Amino acid sequence: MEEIKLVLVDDKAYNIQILEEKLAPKSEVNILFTACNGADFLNKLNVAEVLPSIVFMDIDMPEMNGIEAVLIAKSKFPEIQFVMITIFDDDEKVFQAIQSGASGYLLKDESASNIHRAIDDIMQYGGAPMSPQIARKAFQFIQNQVPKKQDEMPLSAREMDILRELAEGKNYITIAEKLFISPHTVRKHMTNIYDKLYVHSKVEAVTMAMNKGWIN
Amino acid sequence: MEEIKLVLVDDKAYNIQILEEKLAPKSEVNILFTACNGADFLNKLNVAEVLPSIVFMDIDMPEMNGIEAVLIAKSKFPEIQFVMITIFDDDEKVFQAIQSGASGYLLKDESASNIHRAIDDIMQYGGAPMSPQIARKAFQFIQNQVPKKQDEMPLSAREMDILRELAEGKNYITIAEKLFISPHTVRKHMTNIYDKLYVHSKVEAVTMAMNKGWIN
DNA sequence: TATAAAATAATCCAAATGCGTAATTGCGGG
DNA sequence: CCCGCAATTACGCATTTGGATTATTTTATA
Repeated sequence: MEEIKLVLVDDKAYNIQILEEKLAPKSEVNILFTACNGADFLNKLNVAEVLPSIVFMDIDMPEMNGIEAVLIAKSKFPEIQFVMITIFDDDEKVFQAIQSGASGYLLKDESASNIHRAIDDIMQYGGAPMSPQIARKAFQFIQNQVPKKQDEMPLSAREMDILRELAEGKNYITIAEKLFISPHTVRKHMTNIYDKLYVHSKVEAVTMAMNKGWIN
Repeated sequence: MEEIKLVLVDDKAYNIQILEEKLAPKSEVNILFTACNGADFLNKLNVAEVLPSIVFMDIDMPEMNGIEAVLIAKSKFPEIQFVMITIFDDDEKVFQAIQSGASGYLLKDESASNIHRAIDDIMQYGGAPMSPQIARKAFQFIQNQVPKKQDEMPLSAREMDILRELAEGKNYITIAEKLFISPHTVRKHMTNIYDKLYVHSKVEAVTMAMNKGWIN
């Protein structure tokens, strides 16, 4: 089985030790090095002759916290996968971590088998290991996006065609060519759109359509 | 251990059978009933004397698909947890399912132990069971949500003032009056904005500014 | 304080736009 | 079959806008 190169980052030696013990049974794991905070990690990473596949990263650390460290490291070495391992499960920290580029988010009391599973998730399935509580937050986050029940879109399919082209910044002539109709027709459609939306310009029509979610 | 009341929904009897076999070893599981599509499920749910705790729901079914079924059932019985079990892992279906109110999303070839784990995730941790591939999509979705503060906003403060007014749909004269400057100045600012953004129209400037998150 | 950058202002021209009016075509429901 | 409706095509006119150019004043900053 292929070797899996790991790095552990935590400011408390105790936590590192716990993790090492949990990882010990997994024979293919090779811990390249450990670090005690974000700055320490970045320093060691820059002089490392071999890059880790996965980094287990604590969040709350002195000098530089794990989220900043991931943000910086990920931009330089995007192929490294980061798994946050921390006691924080408040929404703010979780989403900051995810958006910084983390590939997974486990809570600190995960069992050894879950840690092993997390590694397999990443290495084999290209997955994103999460504790169930974190997964729930992720789902709720997604469910809360785009909940705005859009009020009735009053435009015809053809008018939407015009509007979409319009939003691309095209002018009437270009739109006409794209849709195989006369520029006059495009202009007439526009006046119809204006009438329906109670607006009087292209910018107003497009911004309204974007705000209502009719076009991306 | 407390009894866990399940319902299975799939149009292919074969899949139901597979699931039942995977669930059989878990003694506390009690399968209330099964259904062969969304409409069938809703009918049976409405006459059921006991509500299920968890519903395993296929997505692609005749009559009514699983996403619609969840959307309707969840609004009437929000305490029921739905886990989608399907072969689809395309983004569109996944996010539709999540936003319809699903609590989990597993791909069809999950092992028996993963199914059991999914049930425990929901019942014990209030979690959201996901296949690794789905978890990855969820992470990517969240990572894409917040504006990439990537490219520097190249416009001056004054140019942003003009751009904001522009996005309201105002014309140059109106903007000039609002900002107490000459219409000529507004137009000069506009050409500067166009030069900086490499665009050639009001619509393009405004849509770019919106997409980059410079204006809401 | 020198000097660069931004903001202000103006003019000319050609192109694009908004607005009103009107005629034609195609298609589905009464 | 005719009606109504949406889509389409068309023209004219006044206004707005985009592009190029020049110039003065204000602000920032090295």
